[in-house]
Amino acid sequence: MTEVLVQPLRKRRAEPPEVRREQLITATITCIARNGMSATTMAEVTKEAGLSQGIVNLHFESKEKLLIATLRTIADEYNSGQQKILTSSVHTAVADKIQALLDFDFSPRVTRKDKLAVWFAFWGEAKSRPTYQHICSASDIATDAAIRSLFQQAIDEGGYRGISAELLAQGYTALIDGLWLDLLIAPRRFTRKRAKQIATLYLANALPQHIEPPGD
Amino acid sequence: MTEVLVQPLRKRRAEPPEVRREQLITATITCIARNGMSATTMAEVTKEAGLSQGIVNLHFESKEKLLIATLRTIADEYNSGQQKILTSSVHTAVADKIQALLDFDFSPRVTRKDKLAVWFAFWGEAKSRPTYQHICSASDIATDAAIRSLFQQAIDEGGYRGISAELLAQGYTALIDGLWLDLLIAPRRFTRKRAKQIATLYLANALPQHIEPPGD
Amino acid sequence: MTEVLVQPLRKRRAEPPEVRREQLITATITCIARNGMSATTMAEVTKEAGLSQGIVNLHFESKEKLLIATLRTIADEYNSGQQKILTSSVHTAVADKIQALLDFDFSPRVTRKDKLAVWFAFWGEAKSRPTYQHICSASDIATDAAIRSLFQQAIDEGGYRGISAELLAQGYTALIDGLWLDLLIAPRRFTRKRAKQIATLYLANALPQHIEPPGD
Amino acid sequence: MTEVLVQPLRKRRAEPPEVRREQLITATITCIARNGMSATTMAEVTKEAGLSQGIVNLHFESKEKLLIATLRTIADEYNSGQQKILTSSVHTAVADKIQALLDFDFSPRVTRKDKLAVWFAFWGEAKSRPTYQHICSASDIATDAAIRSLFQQAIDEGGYRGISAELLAQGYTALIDGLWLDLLIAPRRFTRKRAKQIATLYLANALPQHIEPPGD
DNA sequence: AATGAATGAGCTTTCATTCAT
DNA sequence: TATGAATGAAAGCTCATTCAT
Repeated sequence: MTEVLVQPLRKRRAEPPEVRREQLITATITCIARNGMSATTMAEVTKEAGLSQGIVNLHFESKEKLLIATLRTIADEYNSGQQKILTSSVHTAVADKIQALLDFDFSPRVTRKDKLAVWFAFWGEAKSRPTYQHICSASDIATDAAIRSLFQQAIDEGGYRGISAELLAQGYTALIDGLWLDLLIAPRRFTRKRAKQIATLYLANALPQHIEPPGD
Repeated sequence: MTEVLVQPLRKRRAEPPEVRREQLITATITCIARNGMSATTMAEVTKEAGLSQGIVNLHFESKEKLLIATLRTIADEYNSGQQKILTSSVHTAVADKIQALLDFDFSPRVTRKDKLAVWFAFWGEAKSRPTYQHICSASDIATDAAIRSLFQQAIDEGGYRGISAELLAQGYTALIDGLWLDLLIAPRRFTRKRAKQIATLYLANALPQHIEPPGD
Repeated sequence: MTEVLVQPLRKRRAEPPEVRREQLITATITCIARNGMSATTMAEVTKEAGLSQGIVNLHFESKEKLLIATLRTIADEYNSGQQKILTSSVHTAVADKIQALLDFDFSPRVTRKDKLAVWFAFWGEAKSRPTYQHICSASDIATDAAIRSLFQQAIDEGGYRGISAELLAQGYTALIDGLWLDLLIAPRRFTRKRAKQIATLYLANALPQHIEPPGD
Repeated sequence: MTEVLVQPLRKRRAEPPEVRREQLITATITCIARNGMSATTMAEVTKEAGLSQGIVNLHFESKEKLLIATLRTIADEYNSGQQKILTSSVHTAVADKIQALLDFDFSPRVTRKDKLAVWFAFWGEAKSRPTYQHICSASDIATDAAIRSLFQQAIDEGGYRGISAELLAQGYTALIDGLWLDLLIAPRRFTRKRAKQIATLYLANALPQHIEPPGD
């Protein structure tokens, strides 16, 4: 009798580590957005990525490190997007830059539900996780510094009195975060357009020569 | 049949259910603030409360229901505090009420680290937990309605032009949430006083006859 | 997120799922026989199988499903054993088949203490567990149909008067179950041989041309 | 201020221990029949009895002892019912006694679903619980002895040849148990009437002068 | 590099039992 | 006697992590 042993075929395609890491981070974002932080398991993430269970520990050592990498990715993405605007040679005028900043903060890319959900998922854990807090904080500081300097330029240009660039920047950042929260929590009552109107109004009040009040 | 082989021997003291429920909710707030949502276990909570493991299921049926009761408690506390101000007979003038609202939103009671941490912990999970989202949303709607009506009175009184009470209210709420986030994430760079200044400035810009710009 | 602080270190050996399932079902039978249904825990079963706690949920999803698989295994084993006799080409004569059936029903393999204990354990729970009842019932129906048809052939051949194959089959099945119970409950007073004598006598009375009364 | 302390009224009616014990045993039978052995909890039983949680330990010391008392109650009830027939002065003829025995074994009182369910629940656990096994066994021995003596009288009276009272009695007992099982497991396919026919036929075959074959 | 069966600590939940009232 | 809030051991189940393949 001839024994024909059929080996179970396993697909094994070696990909550069960076591709795998990205794939897993993307899957993590999807899972956190869909199921929340506490229901995001390694099994879910790897299934979402179409990969095997063990792969996370191969590329990230632990779940914790995958989460940190995910947060860092999101934060970096936001900060670099913002930095690009501020250093852009397209928008040279201060007013243009501020407007571009507003556009960016309410662009579909930044206000995508899953991205916002991930931000708040991490903020929710930040109090008790020094590493998360540190990353969030670093991102905040970078954002704040960049914006403050831009606003300072506007204040100098416009000769606005009694306005502190620092206060304005902190207020703007807080307002953005709060509006994102509303977009996430109450998508029915709250639209991106409405959120942008509110933020625009905030800046128009403070820097009337640079930003016009929202249309309708 | 569950085999219970050893007779437990310990202290005992019956308390009215309401006392126990409160005790457990308080412990839950402490644990979420200290350890985060995902590290908040029944063992932690009951240990914090100085009670036995089984007590949560006795008084709340499940962990999920304890968490929901906790969220509801926090939300109710905030909303009723706010309501008290708006219907208060102490502050009769609109301007006084707005000022009282500001005071309330940045009072130590409301901005206690643990309370804020709990808010954000739940917001972080809200996207994927309909019940959390519903409670948060209901609280938001109540807050929004109350504030909008107050701002409308101010607008009518002051004869302010081109201001929408709805936009102002939504902006105020968002700003408050964002400032709370900063108080939570970056307590070093951010103080309660500074947060209040920013919020005051926001309202002073819109309702100059009712609210004065912050002092320093 | 579940906090797993300690790295587990142990032996490992992957087996095809079928092997593991069989292994676990065997261990379940042993445990139910030894400790009874209500003292059969996952820890006991996995320890008996020499495997880890988590393995049952990996291969059966839940304890309930393991128990159902166990019942089904036992039932299938009995039914297929019986079927083999009835369709066997070795015993062609009806009388031979009936005798083979008797031999089978009191064979060491079928009347093994642990198998009987498992039958009765499930019967004891069947009233309140629709799934158990369904499996037991389906097995019963199959058994009954097979035996009835065999007895009908005997009745036709022997020209026995006033005997209903249906009644005879139901009686035989009931008698077998009752004798098994006695073998289980009172092994001291009751032997396999004695049980078989009683069953043989029952059939010899009804089908004298096919079955001879027991020896002594 | 006058403090009026309303004491919560608690109904406390001291009943003779025997009444309480009976109440609890009845509730236990109901629960086992409804939910099965492994889902029968003290909470269920006491709720069914309309009493407080702690009462079982007051009257029975432990759950185990309540279960044993329940089994003993059921067994005693059966045995004493049977004894009453055998020693009855109403049925003096042996044939009458045997008929009365058959009537009793398939009376609604004995074949009540809940009673049968309890029997099988205990039989299911008997293998691993010496106490259960002992009670079941003792009941069996009593039954067997009583029946054997009755059958012996019939054999002597009828001058039946080649029949052992012992074998007949053991067979009868086993058949009864098996028929009860069918009544429990397959109430759709199996009726009390049908079961009684089968048992009657069994005895009619062995003791034709005493028992007539079943009607239809 | 990649897989996924296997592990076992830790989770939520259940429930027999205790005991202050 | 009787109550029922409280206890805590043990249950079933989850899931991050390991490692033979």
